[in-house]
Amino acid sequence: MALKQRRTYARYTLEALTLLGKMIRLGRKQRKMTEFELAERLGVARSTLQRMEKGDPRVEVGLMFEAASIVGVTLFDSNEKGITALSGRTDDRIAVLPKHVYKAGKQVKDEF
Amino acid sequence: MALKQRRTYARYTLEALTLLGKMIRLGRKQRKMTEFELAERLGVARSTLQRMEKGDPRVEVGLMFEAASIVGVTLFDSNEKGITALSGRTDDRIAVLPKHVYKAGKQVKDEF
DNA sequence: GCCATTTGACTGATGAGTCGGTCATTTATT
DNA sequence: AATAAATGACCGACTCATCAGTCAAATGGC
Repeated sequence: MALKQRRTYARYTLEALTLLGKMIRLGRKQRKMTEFELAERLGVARSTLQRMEKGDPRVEVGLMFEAASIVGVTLFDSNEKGITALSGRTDDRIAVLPKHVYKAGKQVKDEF
Repeated sequence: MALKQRRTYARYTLEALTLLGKMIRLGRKQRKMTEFELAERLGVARSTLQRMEKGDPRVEVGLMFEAASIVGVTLFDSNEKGITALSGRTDDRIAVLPKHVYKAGKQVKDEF
């Protein structure tokens, strides 16, 4: 009973998570920060940071993103203006679509 | 007492999270999935999916990534091979660095 | 316009993540 | 070689996120 996982994740998800964790670790080392320092900076326990760098799927997104940000890992290419702009453009694209997705007639017939 | 947040996040972190949430929402609508459908597919409650699409920092990373993956949002550009390769290269870059980060002498003097 | 469906917003109970700590091991400094 | 520091792994207790459900409001199909 090594670890019971109540939930399953796609392999791609796990790999992406592992990669992000490694990037955080790499960034931390490049900036010559110890686990303790980064953990303190984030306001989390060292054990939590360790799980982040391992790519544990069950940590909070906010922490992962914050850690990445601190050590200089950018997810969306992302100068700070670009991300806001992109967010707005995403809003626009959503606005164009119907507000509700209707699945009533059951005959959607979407091929793919 | 709208919402008590025990933790603070950098604005960039929150914006990145908001963007990711919107991208998931957009992707879901483009695929004509209802909140209920995607939530069921993920194996989470609809309320949790709603928090994800809002960019709530306190949801599990694994869920966010999985949701993004399902609706076709890729974080690391990322064909599945590329991500594994990149992960390996990251390992290499970590391996080159010293195993431990030493802060003993306090005289690091790293300019950048 | 009518009606079924989707979405937004909330809530209490409970299961799980985080904390803070310890101990052993590995690494860098001197 | 000796020593201090950093890392890996693990743990119980407490706190919070998730679940499941409800109700009201908005939307699209007919």
